[in-house]
Amino acid sequence: MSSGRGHHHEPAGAWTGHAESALRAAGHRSGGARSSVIAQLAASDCCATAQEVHDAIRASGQRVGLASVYRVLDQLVAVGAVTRVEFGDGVSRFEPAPPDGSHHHHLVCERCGVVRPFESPELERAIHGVGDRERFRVETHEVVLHGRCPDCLPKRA
Amino acid sequence: MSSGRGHHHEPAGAWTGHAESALRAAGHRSGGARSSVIAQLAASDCCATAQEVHDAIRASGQRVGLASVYRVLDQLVAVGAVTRVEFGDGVSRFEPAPPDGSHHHHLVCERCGVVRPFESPELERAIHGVGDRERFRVETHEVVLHGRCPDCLPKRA
DNA sequence: CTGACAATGAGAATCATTCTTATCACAGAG
DNA sequence: CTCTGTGATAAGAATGATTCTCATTGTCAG
Repeated sequence: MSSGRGHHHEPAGAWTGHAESALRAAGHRSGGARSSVIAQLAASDCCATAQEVHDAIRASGQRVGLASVYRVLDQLVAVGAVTRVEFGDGVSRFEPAPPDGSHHHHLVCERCGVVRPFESPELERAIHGVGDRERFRVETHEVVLHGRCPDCLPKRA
Repeated sequence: MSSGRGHHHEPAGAWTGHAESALRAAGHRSGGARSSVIAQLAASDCCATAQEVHDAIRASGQRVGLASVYRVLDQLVAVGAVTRVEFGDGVSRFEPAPPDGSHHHHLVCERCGVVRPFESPELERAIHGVGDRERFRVETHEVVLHGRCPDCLPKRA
């Protein structure tokens, strides 16, 4: 599963470049910790915790401070190149945000812990409608569905 | 805003009784901390943090341990009498769950911090549809919209 | 009324995250 | 090319919410 080649329409390299130029545009300089974090995020196509990113970087032999991982992730979120996701377990997860502005939400299996992304134009439409009706300018939104994945459903027969 | 009388269809007392019998049915005994927490939750018609519940109880002169507040809140969530809400700021909030199963979600203003509940059958329908399509048995779901409330929108003219 | 066992409270322990601070590396001036 | 200012970095301390521990208290069944 680590091959990560192409069930997305854009190559992972595209996001890497996007992230780095976004940071540069925001006035940040480049550095070792930054490239490591960006490379690591690009490598995992699903969301990862700061701790996981840190561990993966250390595993690849690089020495990066945990605080630097958090700082870089915050900067990436601030420039919109990364999305912060929270599943309610007290840990933030991060995933690359496609430059085209598309986004998805997550299904979390309460039994096996698997996380699966999904998209739903209908859901997005409903959320947009709520914003209009409540006269709220909705800037971001989070939707997390908890339940049982197909593998963890008690199937009979 | 503390009068709290009746823009809901059911009296606060109804929920209090519901919560206590739900706990009893789950095999829990009653105690001082429990009644304090339930009473406090019933008093505030919007979501409150464990710390806020604790402070309010102490303010009323009762001596209740913070750990007990957390424990009782967990039990209430477990029996479905309370809903846990997370806005992504690292703090859990809790609010009474109506016995009739109805529920709402929240709009959070990023500027003034005000929280407003909303309901949207369309949104619920969309979520239900996602579960069907993904063959996921959705048991709970959380939706939080972040943005600007009407008061914090830059209005001109 | 009494025993068994859950509930409680105080503080310690844990865990993710943020802060502090000394050091480091790169960009531009000279 | 070398010097110097500024942002980046690493390590560990600090913070804050939540959970755990355990001695004690209170509840409820019999």
